[in-house]
Amino acid sequence: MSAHPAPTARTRITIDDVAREAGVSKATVSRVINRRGELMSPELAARVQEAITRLGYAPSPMAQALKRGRSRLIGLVVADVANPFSVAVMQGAERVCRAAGYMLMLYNLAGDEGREREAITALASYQVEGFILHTLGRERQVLDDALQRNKPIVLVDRALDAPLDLVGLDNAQAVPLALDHLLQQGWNELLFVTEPIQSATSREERRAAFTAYTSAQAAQCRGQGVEVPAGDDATLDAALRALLQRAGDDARRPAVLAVNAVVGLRIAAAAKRLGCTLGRELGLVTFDETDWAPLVGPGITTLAQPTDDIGQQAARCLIERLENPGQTTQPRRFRLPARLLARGSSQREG
Amino acid sequence: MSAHPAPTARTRITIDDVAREAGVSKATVSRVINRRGELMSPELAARVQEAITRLGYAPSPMAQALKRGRSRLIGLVVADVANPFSVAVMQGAERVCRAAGYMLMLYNLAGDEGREREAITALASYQVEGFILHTLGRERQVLDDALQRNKPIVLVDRALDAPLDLVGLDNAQAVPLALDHLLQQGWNELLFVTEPIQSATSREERRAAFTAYTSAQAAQCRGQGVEVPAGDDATLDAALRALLQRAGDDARRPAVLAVNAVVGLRIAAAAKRLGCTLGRELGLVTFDETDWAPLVGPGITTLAQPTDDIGQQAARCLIERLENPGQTTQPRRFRLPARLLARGSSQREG
DNA sequence: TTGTAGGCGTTATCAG
DNA sequence: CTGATAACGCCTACAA
Repeated sequence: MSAHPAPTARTRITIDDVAREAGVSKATVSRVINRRGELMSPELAARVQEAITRLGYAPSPMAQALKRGRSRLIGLVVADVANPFSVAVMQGAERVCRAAGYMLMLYNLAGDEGREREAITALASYQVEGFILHTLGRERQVLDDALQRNKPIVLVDRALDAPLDLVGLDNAQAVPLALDHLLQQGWNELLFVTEPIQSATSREERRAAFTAYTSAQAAQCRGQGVEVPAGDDATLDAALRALLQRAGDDARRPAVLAVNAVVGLRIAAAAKRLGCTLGRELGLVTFDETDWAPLVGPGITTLAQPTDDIGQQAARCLIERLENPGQTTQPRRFRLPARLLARGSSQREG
Repeated sequence: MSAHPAPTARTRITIDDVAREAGVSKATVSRVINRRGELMSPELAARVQEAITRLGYAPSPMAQALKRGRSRLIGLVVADVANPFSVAVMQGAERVCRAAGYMLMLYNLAGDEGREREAITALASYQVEGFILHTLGRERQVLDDALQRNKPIVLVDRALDAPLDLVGLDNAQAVPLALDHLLQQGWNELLFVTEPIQSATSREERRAAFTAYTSAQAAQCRGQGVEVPAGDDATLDAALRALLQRAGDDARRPAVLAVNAVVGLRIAAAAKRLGCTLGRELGLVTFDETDWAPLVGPGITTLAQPTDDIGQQAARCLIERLENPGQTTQPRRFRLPARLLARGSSQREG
């Protein structure tokens, strides 16, 4: 209709506006912004700078991205934001990214691992420069695709056979930490409860460490493992009953190591259903510290993960790769230590 | 150096590649993508379509955004992702946005309301088309700025004097629901505990509703309110002791209504510290349903917010404005009802 | 029905 | 040291 931009919606102020205001060329303005005042007359730089602030100009990341092929965007794929661990990691990662001038683009799988590929494609189409993946990562094809496009990937908490950077918990340290404590407190009929392992390596690692420990210490304890699908409380209750039975038969003391906070909470609920008291008839240690752990039953003993550090480390690791492209360093693996917070659920009681 | 794009990092496939592959012009490809097969020979459309899939082409949102001035991005500012309510809302909103072809850009304030302005500016610079704000929103100036730039805003859970769309809980319905229940169970010395109200209208509304109710029912109960800053357990303990005291003096039964899950958990912790049992010496109802509510103490009675609905509604509301620009409809306010989940913490016991 | 050309806001190359 | 000018990938009048 009208030849000029609609005067109603005041159009965005561009580099041209600044150039005009300062009486210089766009190129000069661009230089002031990027190589701050390098190789140019100070007075001109000052004039431009003033025009910028006067107009309140900010360059358009979109246009910049288009031009340089770099978006300063990082894609974060999360298995489930309802998982407190995911959220905690997210926080650490976001802080680091922002400090380095990157924005985080979040994609939540909401537990539906099938949408993983969709997530990566969507994020990639938005030109994210790299990925932080806290998810299964079974879609090898998509990963290869991302890598071919030269987009670095950092895996959080879940390894993969692919040669990728990884940051997660030191499960080989964490599991003995928990089991030593349980044995010390007199619990000697042990059960490891996890959601279906599938290809989640952290679950896998934890189970492996559990098995290794219990067979090495066979003189002092017995150990079994069970996989309990989400929502399947019948299986869970049955496993717990069997555990109590085994212990009762041989005058042993039964305890559970839960693979994460979600499972830990389910164990607490099951114990309540079965009418057995935590810390008395049943010992419990779970991975992941939470706000509510001290208040459920007699307090739940947890293996606290350094979630914030994990998130930060992941972000740092990725950003380092982004800023040094071409450097094909070997994939790095960061394993951070857990801390044990002993509470009532694992303390021997009168 | 070289005249052609570096062959090493395989460059992104563009609309030109597709055009060449299909032997047509860019314009035709663009048409196929946008007005799907409208006003064009089916065979050509098919040929283009095939080229698109063969090459695995996807248009660059960046370039599209630059051209159309629309980014298909929505900015979500969250007060604190550690708050389960925020996360739950986020989930609902994200689903709706994605279904409508929008991406969510997340900015977490991590409890630092001072960074609100920074959040909005950063998001705005990325050309988000609108905002969902779950935060205090005291930065009037920034809001006005956003509105002037024609960027719609939807407020979640916290009203404002500005004429903005809003979706949140129906506090006037929720509070009596909780208090009726408490009275019915025989609790009649009531205390409303909140974090500092500041300008958070949901806290304000809840307190107002509490006050209105207790003065209307003065014959059957007494009510007071207290603000407890985060981390200040001394104040909390003192308030609780005073409550127990008041009740003891007049042979009344003391109960607390907590403004949200975080405060609720703190009350449970304080009760434990003070050695008084929930549901017996002290009644408790808190806003926000959580996974752990059934397992803390005798189970915590909660006012469950329809978080997912709230998130969805917010997203829908915003998207509707985005797709009907110019339509200066009056600001709308959606108030969704709470449900009461009665548990041990509020049941009269022997 | 299809193609041509101009421009969205930046940056980078190359003259001056 | 500074200023034109050509892309970046896409959309959309306008022309054919």
